[in-house]
Amino acid sequence: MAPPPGRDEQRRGIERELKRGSLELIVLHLLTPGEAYGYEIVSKLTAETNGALEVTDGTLYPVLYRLERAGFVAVRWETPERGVPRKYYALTESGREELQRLTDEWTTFARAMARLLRSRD
Amino acid sequence: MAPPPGRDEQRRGIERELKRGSLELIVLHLLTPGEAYGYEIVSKLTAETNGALEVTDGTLYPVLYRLERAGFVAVRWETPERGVPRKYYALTESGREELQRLTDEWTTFARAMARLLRSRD
DNA sequence: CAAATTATCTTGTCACGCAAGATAGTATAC
DNA sequence: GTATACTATCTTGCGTGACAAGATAATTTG
Repeated sequence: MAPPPGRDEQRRGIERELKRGSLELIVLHLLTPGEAYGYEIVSKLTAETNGALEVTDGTLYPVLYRLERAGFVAVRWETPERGVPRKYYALTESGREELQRLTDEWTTFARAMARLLRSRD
Repeated sequence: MAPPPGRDEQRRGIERELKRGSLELIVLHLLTPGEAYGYEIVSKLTAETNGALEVTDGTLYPVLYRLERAGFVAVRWETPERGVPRKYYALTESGREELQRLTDEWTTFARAMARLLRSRD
């Protein structure tokens, strides 16, 4: 028997929607200190936000691919003598600009929301 | 000839994604002062946020329907002696609870984002 | 009467988060 | 030596939701 849907799934569904359009910004931001590989980003994000902005690899890899395709990140494979090969991502100049743009956009949106929710109308 | 895609559409696309999961919250909040009808909500929202959180009716009506279906709003038709009939929406008790829940959820998310973006890592 | 305005609803499209599964190498334990 | 767990990547398919576009209808204004 499958467990009933319940509150949790609905709640998770909302978080899911809230992340929409923010993930590219999040990933670009996480690359500002320097290059990183996918698996690393997943753990970094979970750790740094105490799980509030957690993502799975099934979510992250498509994001990274979009960013690469758009020229916002540059890719470098590294095959260590022992261990699984890693794909390192680094911000490009264009990526840095995009990061700025997305940050502004997000801030504008968040401010508008905050102002609205504060209002008694 | 159709105009090329261009920056504007991408940019609009991001706003679009950012609204995801926030619209129900927005609408519920706009109903706190009292009942309102769909068309009214559209203009109200555009006016109060200077277009930052603008929605079209094609977006709003499905949201209202979802809220009605979930029991978060109660519906009342009003047919004035002259003019098009209006469908008035009002918060239910359950809707008020949902509003609180969504507000908390949004705040948590926005705080996590703000904290992350502030960090230099 | 034509055009604009108020008001609602429906259909179809596209993007994206993510669960689930595939693949593969390394390390630990039994 | 084989099972189990961890590191690391990628792919497929599903469901959801914003919104453009179009339909409908009554009223107002030019």
